[in-house]
Amino acid sequence: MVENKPQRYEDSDLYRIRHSAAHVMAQAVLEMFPEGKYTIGPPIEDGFYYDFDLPRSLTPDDLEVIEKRMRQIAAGEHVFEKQVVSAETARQIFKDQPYKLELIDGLEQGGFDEYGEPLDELPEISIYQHDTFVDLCRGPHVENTGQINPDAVKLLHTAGAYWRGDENKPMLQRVYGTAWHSSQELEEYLWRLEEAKRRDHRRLGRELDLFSVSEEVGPGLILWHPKGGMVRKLAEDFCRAEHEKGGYDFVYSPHIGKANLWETSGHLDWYEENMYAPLEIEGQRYYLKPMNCPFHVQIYKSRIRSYRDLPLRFAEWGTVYRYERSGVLHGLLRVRGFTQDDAHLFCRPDQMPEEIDEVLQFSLNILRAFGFKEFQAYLSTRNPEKAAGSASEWEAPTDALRQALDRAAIPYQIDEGEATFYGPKIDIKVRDALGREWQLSTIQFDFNLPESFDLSFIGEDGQEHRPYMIHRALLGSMERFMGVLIEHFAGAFPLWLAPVQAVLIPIADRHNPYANQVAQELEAAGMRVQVDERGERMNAKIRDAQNQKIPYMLVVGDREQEQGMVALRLRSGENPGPMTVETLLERSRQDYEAGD
RNA sequence: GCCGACGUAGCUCAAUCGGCAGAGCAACCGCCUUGUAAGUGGUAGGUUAUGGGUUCGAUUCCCAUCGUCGGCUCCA
Repeated sequence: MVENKPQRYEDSDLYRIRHSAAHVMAQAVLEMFPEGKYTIGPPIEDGFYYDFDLPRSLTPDDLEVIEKRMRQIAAGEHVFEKQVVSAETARQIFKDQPYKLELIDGLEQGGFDEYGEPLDELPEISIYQHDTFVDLCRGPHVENTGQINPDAVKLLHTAGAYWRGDENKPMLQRVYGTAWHSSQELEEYLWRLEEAKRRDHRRLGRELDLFSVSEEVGPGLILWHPKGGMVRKLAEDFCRAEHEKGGYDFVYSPHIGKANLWETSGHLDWYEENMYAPLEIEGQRYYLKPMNCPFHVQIYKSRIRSYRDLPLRFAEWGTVYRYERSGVLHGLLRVRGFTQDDAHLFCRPDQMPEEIDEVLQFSLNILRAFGFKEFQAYLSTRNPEKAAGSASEWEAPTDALRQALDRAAIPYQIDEGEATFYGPKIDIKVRDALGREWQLSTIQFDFNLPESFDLSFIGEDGQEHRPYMIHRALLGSMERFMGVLIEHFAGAFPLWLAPVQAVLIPIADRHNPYANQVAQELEAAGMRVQVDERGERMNAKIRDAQNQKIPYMLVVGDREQEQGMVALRLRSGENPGPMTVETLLERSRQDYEAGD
């Protein structure tokens, strides 16, 4: 198989193939709906799409017909011909295509390219034609449609999408497809989709009895079952211990607070539509907390702080509620009630660089402990349009964040002007076992709250000074993090996180007492153990334990009972065989250390 | 919130044109007493998401609501 050298996706053959496939698809769709309007159709990661404005909704059957027609067009080996035209000519060609006309206006004014992205220089206007189909397009394309392998193209699904990504503009129909060099590559891609489905945390959450969402309770509100609760507890216990070692103090705060608090913090001004409606008690409005910061700020303010007290690090597993729009909820990954592993650092300006450096290291260490090895960080810098604090004030914290990243030696990129109004921040994404990226940690500098709550400390000089404040969440939210963990491990948690670490499998009923005796010994040694006393065959018990992804299966029959042993089977299928309880415990200690 | 699809037993899914709502797994009760991924017989399980409408008759057709899924927008 010929594979491209590492290069920009935009320069790759696949990019051309997919871009061309998008055109071919558009041709097929417009043949089906001659009165349909077409908009844009770029390549995307792993595929392409095209957005249409059509007289009716496309069905899965339509997709099959379109796909079939695409193969015919591909087989026609129609050449892609590029032509640079004037705006006037372009308007003539696309006179019945209002979306194209809008794009041409954008191109002519030099503001935007055909995808609505801002451009620096005035672009040329080009069209590409193959067969009967003409599209406004800057390319590039393959030479002819024959270079689109008909066995490596597949239309996947349709979805709604706003014109130019603007929810005030018309909703279009987007058709997603994928295209590869070979049918084998297509198969591999489809396998990846299947594998992602197999390890979907919503599915595993049910199969492994980890959590559920009840219609009776409400959407986006998670119920943790005993096993999921155990995993979460283990994760939290570990983090709490680390925080204690790391010089954090634990605080607790209520779930509601008076309107005035949220007015001062600015939340009511900026984010009211994302907050749950207030409760009214004794003439006072109380809001469910969407964030923990104002409470931690109040703890800071509960007494006069000396420069000697700083830094203060208040940590809380704080449960917050945010009203997320119904269409965005997704399993554990996007919910309405969740618990942040939140902390707020208050420090003197001179302590700030070290605090940031430490918290970044701390964060990476914790993420590594959960088995993540690859990180990508994003540094968001000041947006002059909306920023509390002056450009010069932003300099020190922005530099501190950058230096911490340099020292941490993880890859990062700078998102210019992407910071929130209250300060620069670092976001950290991890790569999971399937190569997908998830944003977990965030470290955010805050210019706003110390100001609006008028925080101060008494300096060495006896004067009041303003402390710096840093928000940080390492796992982000426990719900989301658990979702990521479940998918990362495909439900097969490492030994230290496994809700059940070992299951005793008696071969016949007469081995139950011995199994229980062993279980007690293991429990006494701190292992989380179950005994499968059901009247099932050993094979069935193994199958069930396997499906539950329990790390150690311990088979006990006559032989083991006589010799005082257990026969170990691993969920990998590996079968180390009989050993004493002592040997097993030794092995578990090693697996524990290894993080597995 | 928007576009589209969907909602039948705990789970996965059937039910022809509108005509008595079914299977496998799981659960429960037995029998078997088992050596590394499903032994076997039986029992029970349903206001077909909810509310309304059309019809002699609705799981099936229509409307609304709720929820789920795939996207879009959003994610402080």
